[in-house]
Amino acid sequence: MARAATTSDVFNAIAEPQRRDILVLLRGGERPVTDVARELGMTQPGASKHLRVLREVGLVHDRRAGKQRLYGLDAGGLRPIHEWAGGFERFWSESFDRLDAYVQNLDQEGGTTR
Amino acid sequence: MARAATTSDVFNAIAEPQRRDILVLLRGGERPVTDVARELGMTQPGASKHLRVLREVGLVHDRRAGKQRLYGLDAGGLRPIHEWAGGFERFWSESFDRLDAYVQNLDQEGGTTR
DNA sequence: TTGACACATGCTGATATAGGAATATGATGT
DNA sequence: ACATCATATTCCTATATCAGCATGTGTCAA
Repeated sequence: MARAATTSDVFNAIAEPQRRDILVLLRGGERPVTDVARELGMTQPGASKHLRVLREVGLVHDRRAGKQRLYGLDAGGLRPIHEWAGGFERFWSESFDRLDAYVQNLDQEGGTTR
Repeated sequence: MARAATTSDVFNAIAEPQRRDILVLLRGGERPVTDVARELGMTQPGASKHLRVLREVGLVHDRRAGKQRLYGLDAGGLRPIHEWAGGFERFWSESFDRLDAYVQNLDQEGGTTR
């Protein structure tokens, strides 16, 4: 098997830099596809495809507005990522270096360190 | 071009579920490759390969211990991800629904609301 | 209906990836 | 030097991308 499907997996969806750029852009509000493409320097089909992936994992939603189709942010899908990474916070927040990590390991495994 | 290289890109490195599992496992302290493989139900070469990717993006470090090679967490590399996702926090923390997002968009683009 | 505009989809090619099996490398003890 | 255990690497295959280009679909206006 190759890599996991980009659709149906938020982690994979945001692995692509251009898709992250799109999400950041959409923080400024809804945009039609053409705007996304122009502002990020990608082709229209390119923007469409990335937006499709983002929609399929629930990170954006679309809404018709006349000839255009406005894409907007559904940031809730990023919450699991924030929380997952946050689960490692205590491992970096106390200026952990390798020795500290080692000591903490002993504390946790061995037990009797005070 | 296909997808960006998994190495040299933390976002891609953690796009693989098994690699995320490895990181979570390593929160419990350093482990030799065999332990990682056994505890996560993967083959030894498989574990080695994933650990290599994680090492190349700086998420884990390795240390020789006799015959074994202990891998430990370098969680600092996850910080950019936490912060990037955190940049969207205000878009989900206030129970945003699409209407709210739409109104906010008007506020920001149009200007004269109120 | 026809044209114009906005967007989506289909196709192709180049590349990257993950997994499996076999094998190479490395360190240890005898 | 040799056998053994622990890890790393290589080769191979099937698959999943991503980008570019051409074309299809949908909407609006005249």
